[in-house]
Amino acid sequence: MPRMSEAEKRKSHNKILDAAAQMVRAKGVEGTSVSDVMQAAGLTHGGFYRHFGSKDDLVAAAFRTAVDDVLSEMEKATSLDAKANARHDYIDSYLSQSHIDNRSEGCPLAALAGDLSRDEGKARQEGFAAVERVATLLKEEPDVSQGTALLALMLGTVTLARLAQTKEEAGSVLQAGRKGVDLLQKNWSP
Amino acid sequence: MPRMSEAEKRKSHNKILDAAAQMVRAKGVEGTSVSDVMQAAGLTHGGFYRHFGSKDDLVAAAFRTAVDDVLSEMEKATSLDAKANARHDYIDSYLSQSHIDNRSEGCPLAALAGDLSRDEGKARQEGFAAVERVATLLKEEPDVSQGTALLALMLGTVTLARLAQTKEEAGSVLQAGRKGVDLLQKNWSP
DNA sequence: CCTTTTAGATGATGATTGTAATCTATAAAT
DNA sequence: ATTTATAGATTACAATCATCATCTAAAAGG
Repeated sequence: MPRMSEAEKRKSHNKILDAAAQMVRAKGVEGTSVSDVMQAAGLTHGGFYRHFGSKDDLVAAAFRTAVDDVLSEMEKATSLDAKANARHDYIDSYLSQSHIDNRSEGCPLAALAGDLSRDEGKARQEGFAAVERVATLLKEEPDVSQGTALLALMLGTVTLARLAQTKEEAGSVLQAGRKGVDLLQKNWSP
Repeated sequence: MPRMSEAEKRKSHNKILDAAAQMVRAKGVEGTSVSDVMQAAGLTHGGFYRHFGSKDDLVAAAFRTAVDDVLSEMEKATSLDAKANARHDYIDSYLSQSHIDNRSEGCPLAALAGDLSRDEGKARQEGFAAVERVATLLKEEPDVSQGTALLALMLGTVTLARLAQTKEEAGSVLQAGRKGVDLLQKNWSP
């Protein structure tokens, strides 16, 4: 059957990336096997190394794909007003019950920061790059550190809410996080 | 050679727990193998199932051991004053560079919440129990939610700082988190 | 004292894994 | 048109893993 054209190779490449970006958020880095990803992409595992040098390479690339995906909406905004709206929407959906349930399409940092921090390779670098990128988008004050604190609080909130056993418990955690976010936004500079 | 006395069995049991409590924080749940733990405890892997019914059981018990360990200091305090001091010290050491470096003796939630949230068994229950326990100790206001928000922010801060590639980057993240904590403490009720 | 129970060692089992070799047919380069 | 490079399939590999079976010698229990 092979060989495929260059265009079709790129298509396969993207399918692998998309499958991995979902799977890795849902099941974690170690819970995701190369051959599961390939199968989800509609391929067999044999061709994997024509696309990526190692599993760590895949994880790093898939993580970046997930970040791009999740930030694309917010990065579209150009005017100050549109940016403020985008921030508002991002925070609302971040601190929502559906974000708690929907790991595979949610924030890749909330899903994977713990895993990546143990990684020694490219994936961890990609992780910190994402932190800076998100923090810069979230900040309202000139200081980036407000964005960093907001991200830390939101990520921590979602992480804790995902431990809850009931929707009610998760809801209380989300509410606490929401109140904290409001406070950090209103009181940062002074 | 075996069999050992009951007292010696308890000793072995505790050695296994302590080894697991460290290892699991350092290398994650999936990065920690039963036989590595047993070896670190000075035993061979064969006897493991005389102590725990499964790896998940071990992880849950080891997690609780780690939580007990980390909170023992703070739970000693009885007077209001001693409690306030203990909270202050806990937050200081939580948001320190040495906490970033010392995974294996640091906060088990910061090390494992991501892993546990994927778990379906006992370990995840243990995780949420720890959240409530820590939040209750951290709160200053009557409302528990302040403690929850503080924990979320501190855990998020440490998680992000552990992604940093340099001490300077980690330090900025810690500083941002610290400022956020101060703000949540001063401005919670109104 | 004699029987029963069992902690721990050794070794096996079956499953899963990341990675590599080989094959095939076709796209790209000459 | 002929050659060369290669995407993807099949199969193989060496490791690693959680769990189990068996053996042992000594502790518990009578």
